[in-house]
Amino acid sequence: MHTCANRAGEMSVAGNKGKGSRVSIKDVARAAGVSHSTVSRALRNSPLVNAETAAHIRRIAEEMGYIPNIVAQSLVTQRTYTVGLVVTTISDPFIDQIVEGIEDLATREGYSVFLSSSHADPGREIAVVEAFHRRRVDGVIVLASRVGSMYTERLQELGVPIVLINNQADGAYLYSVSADDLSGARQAVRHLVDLGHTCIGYVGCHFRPPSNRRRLEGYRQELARAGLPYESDLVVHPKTFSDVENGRLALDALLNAGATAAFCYNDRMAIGLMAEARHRGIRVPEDLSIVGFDDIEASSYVFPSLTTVKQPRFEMGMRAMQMLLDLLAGQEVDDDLMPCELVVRESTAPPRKESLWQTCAK
Amino acid sequence: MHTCANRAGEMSVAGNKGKGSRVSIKDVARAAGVSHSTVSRALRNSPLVNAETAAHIRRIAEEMGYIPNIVAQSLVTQRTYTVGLVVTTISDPFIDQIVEGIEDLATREGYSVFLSSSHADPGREIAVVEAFHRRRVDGVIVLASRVGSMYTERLQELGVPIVLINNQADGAYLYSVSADDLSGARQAVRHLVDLGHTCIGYVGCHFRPPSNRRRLEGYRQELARAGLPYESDLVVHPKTFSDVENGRLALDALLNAGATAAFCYNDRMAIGLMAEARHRGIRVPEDLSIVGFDDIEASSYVFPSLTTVKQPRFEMGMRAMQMLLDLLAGQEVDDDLMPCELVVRESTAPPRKESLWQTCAK
DNA sequence: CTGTTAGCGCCTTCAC
DNA sequence: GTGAAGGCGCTAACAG
Repeated sequence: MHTCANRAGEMSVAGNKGKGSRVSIKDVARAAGVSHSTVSRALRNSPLVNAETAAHIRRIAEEMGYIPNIVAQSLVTQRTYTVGLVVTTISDPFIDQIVEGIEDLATREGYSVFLSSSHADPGREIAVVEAFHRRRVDGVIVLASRVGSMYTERLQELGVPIVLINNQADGAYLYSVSADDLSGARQAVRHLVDLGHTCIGYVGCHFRPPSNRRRLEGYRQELARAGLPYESDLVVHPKTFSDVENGRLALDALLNAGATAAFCYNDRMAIGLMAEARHRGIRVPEDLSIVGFDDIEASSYVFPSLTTVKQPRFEMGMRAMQMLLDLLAGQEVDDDLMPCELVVRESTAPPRKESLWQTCAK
Repeated sequence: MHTCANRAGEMSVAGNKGKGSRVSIKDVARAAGVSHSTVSRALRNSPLVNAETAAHIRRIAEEMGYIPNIVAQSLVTQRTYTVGLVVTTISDPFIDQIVEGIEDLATREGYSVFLSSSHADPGREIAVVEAFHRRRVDGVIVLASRVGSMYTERLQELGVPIVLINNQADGAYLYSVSADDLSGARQAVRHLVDLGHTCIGYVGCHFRPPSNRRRLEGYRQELARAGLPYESDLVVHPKTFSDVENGRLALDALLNAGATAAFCYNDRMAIGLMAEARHRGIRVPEDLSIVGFDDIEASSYVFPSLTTVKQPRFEMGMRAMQMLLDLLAGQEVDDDLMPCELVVRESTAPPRKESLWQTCAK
């Protein structure tokens, strides 16, 4: 087996017990018959080295299996080329693509990303921030549904740029990229209105106040635009910790209020609502039209497939990372609002005839 | 605003432009009137320091907002307390819990995890390994469906322990924790047999040869145990890159072979198959029973909910991380096989009467 | 118990 | 162009 470790072992004087690439810049220097500073220059493609010797050095380094040590570099350059990413929980089908977008661009730019979950637990949030601090990350991206004020304050103490996703907030070092909740919600509700619904419910999320407020506002605005009254009975905020469960719990209230359609804060709630409806013999979309938000993968293969508002998640992740890169490059950046798009599938349809004359409950 | 940065600024002599915690061990030493090594000792709770001065030093450090610099520590200790985690793609509902388990234990033990995706692309795989190498991670966990031989070889050059999840392989530094595919598959098929099915299909996965082989083997063994013949017509391996799509594509072959039930390599395939069946007017489970593998979240809320084999994903992640910790502590470890468990839901039922006399197609 | 002295691997003035 | 020297922040002998 011919590995770097072996080759390294042949070169170094002693104590090379298998740990890969103990080859340092000094070893290369010795082998190339130059000083280690020249090696350093050659490896960083500095113009201050004779082209030939540089090539020679690079060849030797290659042969010896030299791999630069970023931690040593970081110590002197004061840059770690790492970013910390905090999510509430990794088990959320909503974040996958965002993380993918972040990681994709980060890797391409030579950055690595530390992934941590906070579970919306203040204790863990503090621990995560502290860990990122000790590791001297160059920047942080927060993809948490809830960002407590104490938390952001602590984050700012890091003294590095922080990009919040779907969570605008004010403060030093704080920037954000978010989906356009308002417009997205309006598209969803308008779709329902256009279908002929006049009694539309909203199933909100108690634990994500900022975005919930915006989506609810979109709901109100669109209702107003259509000349429909805003009935508080039609707006429900179940308070369980499970989105799917909350969707299930919302059905009764919706039915009692006479809703023929419902717009849900997110897809998982919509899916829960749909499951509960089926369980009770309520047909979707015939008896109840449902639209969600996010466009998670499952939305396309549940039955009926879910009409929803698609957030450009991958792009949002990339944007957040790009923003961080810009910030690290000393550029100024503006908060970003990404457009959402309605995806019409099978869970929405015109209300049945009988429902038409029957306006909301009372 | 009272931040660390400010406090640090007050203490240090100059050039503290806001980057958090420029307070070093030396600053603390100066403020406490001791040498920096004493501070180092005090902070690491070394017994070689007077308890009182140690307490005093710690208090001062705390006041000054001192945060240890792990990169400096790493340079001298040769330990970064980081692990690299490679996944094929983050957008796979199967990995979430595993990653969660890894991250959970890692964080608790003071480790941070670098997340990278390979997209099963050799070029990216190499780049990821190289990045981990430059960052001098202490260990690596690979959660990729496919691990090429060239890839593992390269991984081993890192000279750090590597734990493979669901991907046994031989080699130096290579360890593994896997779900018991064989037993899981047998449970799934036995369930179908117990229900009365005599014509059971298998929808395999072309792109994950090792685990597919084991699940297929479990299928064969259970068929044999039940005295049922193994019909190659009933085994299909669609070759698209999408699991859901592959499930869809499998329906025809299954139907042509006369299957009344099918065991699928994973849940997404099962869900695809189910969707296609509905699309064609084939009822599940009345006309076709379906069982999946993995127990991803969606399995419980698709309709009908999916009978499947549950992998203890969170525990598998924890085990993998624990194995790495043991390895890093110099202990010996054995590869681990985690038990799977059948979860019976709505997608399986006895075959209809008419199907009973009708054995497989021919 | 505590201070002094060396590096860890690398980049960066500064002389030559 | 190139080498020597110093230091990033910290730990680890080695003396006292």
